[in-house]
Amino acid sequence: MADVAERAGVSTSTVSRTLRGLSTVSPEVRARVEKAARELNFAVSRQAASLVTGRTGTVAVMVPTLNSWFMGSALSSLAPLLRAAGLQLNVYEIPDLAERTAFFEHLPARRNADALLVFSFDLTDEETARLDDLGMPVIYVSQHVDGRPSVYVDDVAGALHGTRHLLNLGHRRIAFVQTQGASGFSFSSDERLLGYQQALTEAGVPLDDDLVVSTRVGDKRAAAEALGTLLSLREPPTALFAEQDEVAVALVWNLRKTRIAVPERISVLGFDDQPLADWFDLSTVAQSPSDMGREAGELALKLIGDAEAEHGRHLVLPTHVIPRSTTAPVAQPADQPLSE
Amino acid sequence: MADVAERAGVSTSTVSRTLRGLSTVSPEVRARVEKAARELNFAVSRQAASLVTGRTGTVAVMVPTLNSWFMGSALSSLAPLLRAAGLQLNVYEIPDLAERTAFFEHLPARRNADALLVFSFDLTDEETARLDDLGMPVIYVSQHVDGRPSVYVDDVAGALHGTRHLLNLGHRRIAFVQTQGASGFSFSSDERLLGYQQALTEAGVPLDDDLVVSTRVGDKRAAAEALGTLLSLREPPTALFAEQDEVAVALVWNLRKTRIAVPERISVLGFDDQPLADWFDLSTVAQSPSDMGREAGELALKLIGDAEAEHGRHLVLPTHVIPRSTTAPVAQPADQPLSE
DNA sequence: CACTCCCGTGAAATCGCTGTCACAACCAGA
DNA sequence: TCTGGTTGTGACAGCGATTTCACGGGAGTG
Repeated sequence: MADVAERAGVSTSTVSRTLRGLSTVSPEVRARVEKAARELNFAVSRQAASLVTGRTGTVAVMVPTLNSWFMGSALSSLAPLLRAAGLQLNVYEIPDLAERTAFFEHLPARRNADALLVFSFDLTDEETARLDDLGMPVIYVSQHVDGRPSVYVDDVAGALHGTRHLLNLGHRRIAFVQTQGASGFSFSSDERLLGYQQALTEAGVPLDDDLVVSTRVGDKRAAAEALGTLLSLREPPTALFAEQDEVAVALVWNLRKTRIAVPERISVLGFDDQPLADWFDLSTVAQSPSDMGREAGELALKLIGDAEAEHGRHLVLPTHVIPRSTTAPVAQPADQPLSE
Repeated sequence: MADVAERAGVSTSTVSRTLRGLSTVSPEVRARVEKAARELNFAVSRQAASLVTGRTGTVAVMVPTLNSWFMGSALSSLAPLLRAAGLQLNVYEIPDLAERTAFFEHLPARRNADALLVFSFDLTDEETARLDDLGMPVIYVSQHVDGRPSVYVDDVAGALHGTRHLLNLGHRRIAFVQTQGASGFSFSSDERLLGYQQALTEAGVPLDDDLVVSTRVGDKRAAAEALGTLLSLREPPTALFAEQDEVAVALVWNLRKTRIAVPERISVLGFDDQPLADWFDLSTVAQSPSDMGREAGELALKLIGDAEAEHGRHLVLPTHVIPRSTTAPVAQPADQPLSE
């Protein structure tokens, strides 16, 4: 910066003022400084600036993985927002428990970001408390934490509407296929189950524990096992509601493989509406991670702006049932084919 | 840091030495300092430290998008590496030309990172030159730039082997389906075409421009059009080699929709081996973005370590043909069904 | 014409840390 | 006892910006 100052024949103070766009610089001097800066290929060091301003010009995000449709969409809509605000994006990927422990031990984001966005973690009270005295706004995304700013999708309502859709098609034996994820890394599961149960209850359909099964994501074999359990019940389901599209697709895949017609014989409903759902023409409950990323980003900008505004507000995003070709009215006994 | 020093009854120099793990601190003092630091929840400010060391403790990556299988995998394997080395990960997402221009105009990474990883951009010479005087190691990933460290997949060989696989199955009329991407954001396309042509030439099969068509990714309709062009040739192909899995899947999808049996009547081969390929049991040429991310990360660490080592080395990663259920021997005229 | 006020600018202190240098204390060898 | 070499620690300068404060010079006011 001293170089620029010398070249433009002004003081470093003036260079600083110019480059930050403060109005108290005469047009003529401004032009000279900008020219000099350009010629010298000069860029201010955020490091040095942050030392005195106390702001780092960086937003940190903590994500369980970078390699998923959900995170990709969310970050992809968050990034341009931050960039437009002149902020950098710092990513902490915390894929397992060891990394997680280390993260909360050292809190590397401390003093190295102006805000932290925590995605999809099922945090303990202790962990939340650690984040509280991080000295920066912390925004919880895809999860809700009491008294802290959170942005999330209404999973209960989503599952409620999804189940109602199946009920409206005449289904009464509706199974719910849960996902067994790495523990502590999401808790939408329980809420979706809750919505499913609420819908059944309000329709007067008795809950049946046999109709709730678990599987692992990304494991066709595990899906086949879950399916087997359901298909060998005394009274098997006519519709399957999977907690995630990926599981739903695995179910469809296994059903088709065994020549059980979808949706003629069994309807399958997913949750998420990721691209895979479109490829398989899967009926599903859509959520929008990109909306979530955007809202979270805007909230972050707001909280960075004025310190104590809006604390503790929760932003709940809607879901939408997207009927496609894997859900259909329940077959009447007469026209119920055994295979496609 | 002054607080910690006072609490531990030592100077800030000693605190600094302790926290950086230098050996010239007596065990007793070290213990006192560490205790004080823990009690005060102290973490050194990278900003301040970098001001004097000149190293930021950050690696920047420039990616066209965060929302793709490829980038997700690559970053997902890069991130743990950096973390283990105590480095932060700074992401610049440059989705369009405007952002790109802005990025090269201001080079926001200047002085704010110790190294830059540039993913999948087809850079102009001018842009490369700009990056050259960024004052930090720049590593080109999923692309190669002469004289600069690059990590990429051998697309020519991949396409060569893929095409050979189809030739070995007896196919002679093999179409190549290119992808029309956003311009300037990848150039694997040309190399894959080249490999395809090489394989045909070495097998003595004449090249036929009619067999090379273009489509857009993520657009089933566009795939249908490309397919229509091929199927209405006087001598239609018996095998389709798509530049990307997503396009291959769209082709399979359209073929099945029109009841043209895959692979009995037409074989389809993809390129990438992304999860979608597995869902559709697509034969494909596999590349490993996670290997690429890891190798690029290790190279970055090395270049940050000793300044002038290994400059200009290129690391070329292999591909593997994965035969699955969408490629089969070409049908003999006799047993060639018109539909499945 | 004198006075005040604002505007544009520069000098200097400051942010939190690292790294150099000096120094005190101790030990070993002469 | 003296010298020379370690070892552990503290004082202090300086990294590159921002920010406060002071100042000079014109414009506006009475």
